[in-house]
Amino acid sequence: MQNSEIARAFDDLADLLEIDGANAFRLRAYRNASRMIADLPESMTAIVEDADRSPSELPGIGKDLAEKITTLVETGTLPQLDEMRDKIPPGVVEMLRLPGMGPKKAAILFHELSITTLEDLKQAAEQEQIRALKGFGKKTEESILEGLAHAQQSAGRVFLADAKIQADAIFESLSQLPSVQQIAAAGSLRRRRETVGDLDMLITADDSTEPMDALADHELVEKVLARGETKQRVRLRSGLEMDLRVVPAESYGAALQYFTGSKAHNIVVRRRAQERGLKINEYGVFRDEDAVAGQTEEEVYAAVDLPWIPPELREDRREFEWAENNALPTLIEIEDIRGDLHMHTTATDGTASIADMAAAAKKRKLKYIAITDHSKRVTMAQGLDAKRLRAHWKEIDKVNAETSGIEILKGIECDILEDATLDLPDDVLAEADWVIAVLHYGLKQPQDQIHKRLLTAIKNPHVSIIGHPTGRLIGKRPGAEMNMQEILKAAADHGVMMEINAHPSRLDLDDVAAAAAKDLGIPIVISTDAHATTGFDVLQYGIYQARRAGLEKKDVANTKTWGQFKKLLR
DNA sequence: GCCGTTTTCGGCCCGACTGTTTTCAGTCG
Repeated sequence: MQNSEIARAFDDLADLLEIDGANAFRLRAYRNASRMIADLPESMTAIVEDADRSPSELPGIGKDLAEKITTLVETGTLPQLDEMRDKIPPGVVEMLRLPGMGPKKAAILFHELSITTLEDLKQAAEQEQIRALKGFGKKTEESILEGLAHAQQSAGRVFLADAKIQADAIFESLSQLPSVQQIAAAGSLRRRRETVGDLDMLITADDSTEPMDALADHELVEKVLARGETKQRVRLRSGLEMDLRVVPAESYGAALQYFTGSKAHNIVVRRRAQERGLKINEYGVFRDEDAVAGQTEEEVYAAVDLPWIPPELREDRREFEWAENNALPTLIEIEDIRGDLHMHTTATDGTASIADMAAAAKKRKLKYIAITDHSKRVTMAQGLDAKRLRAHWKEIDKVNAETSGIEILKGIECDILEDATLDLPDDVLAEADWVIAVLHYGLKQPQDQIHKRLLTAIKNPHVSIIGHPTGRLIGKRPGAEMNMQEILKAAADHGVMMEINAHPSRLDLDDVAAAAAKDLGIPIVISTDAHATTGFDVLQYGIYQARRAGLEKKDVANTKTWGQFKKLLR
């Protein structure tokens, strides 16, 4: 069983228990466990199956949760979860997604009006049955109907890239207002998570009227959902929601730290404050009534005896351990990148020639690129067979000879076929400077077969790297089922590199897997997979993901010159 | 439900805004 499935079971159980009125701290225990398991680089199933180990060795897993995990892994189901599902229909859980609808209200609607589906809910609201309930009223009823009307179109989390474009546009407008002193985007956008659920914008100003009015009138804003003295919530035309917070300048650092999150990270920071007799909120760090810090984030962290922690690391994973030991990584920057080793041309499904891609790369100060068109299995892209590939390579050599200032390498993105063979023969692969092996098809095969395929590629002496290792498309399809730790160990043993594919819908390896790869000393390559001259733009997103993984310049092989890089190849 | 240099019970982060109340519960981040 995949870690994500175990995490999901605990999250679902927490939702159900919450509607059932369970103790809030019990829910937190389930949700903490869920998050910890989702972030775990090794397979929980492997831990359960190892006689010398137990899930209870992990933080936040006690006797009870360890038993539940074992049951889940061994039987595939969790009796407590099934019982709760029988007790509370799925439609009641769905109601939690409506804005303003939480577990308490959902439970009342279920128990008092026997509402079990969103359709029931709509009818009850239309028939004005809801306003009669205690704690509900006319406005609640109207907001339920509005929420239902919006439920279909609101997309949930969006790609970081899409969120950033909108946040940048609003940032640009608000930053020009006379009353705005400082402005920053916070939240998961600032932490560079691969998807963003909503936007957080922080402003320091003496008065919130002007920025709030300006936001309400912004062309991207559809509706103001709430507005108070310091906080305004709006819905953008895209469906994304955004919070604007306005605080005084002396609170800027505390507010930025607070609104950047993550929630789990902040809980640890505030607990550290408590231990030191301090209280941290968005206005500052306080000893009794006296503010002792708050103007900068550095001050806030210093108050709890920590150095400033880069936002990308603030997930309550390993950042506190690093910070305490003065061992925070110096995270990689986009300027560190010297080469791009994954891209396509008109030979397959790209839109630009070899020369055009090289020129575009040179413009971006890259010193070397590898042209890695598809192999023949990818028929949709008119993938290359041995003959066409050799002709393509000849062309690459020719363009390389005619081009100065950038090295153009002969590469191939070679499919790992469903039967665990490679799409091109060894003698062809042997002629390449750079071979990316990838899974494109048969991603739903059982784990055993996926492992067999990946190990075939890893053991092949001509394969340089595994490209987009899981094959996931964020929000669209899960990756192939695999024990990542096992695959990474094999890659480390055979000197095979691992890719972070920078495309915003892939970002594969993800942050957790990339951190695990680093721990094993595997050289990581951040690649754009560009299919056009503009395709290099996505590099930034690969860098963000690498930073979230705690990667430094030295961990990423394509920060080196090609001469140095070659020495890392087996 | 987890955890412990306050260790097997009693804690567990903190505040803004809304709607429904008439002092606060619920929701949200």
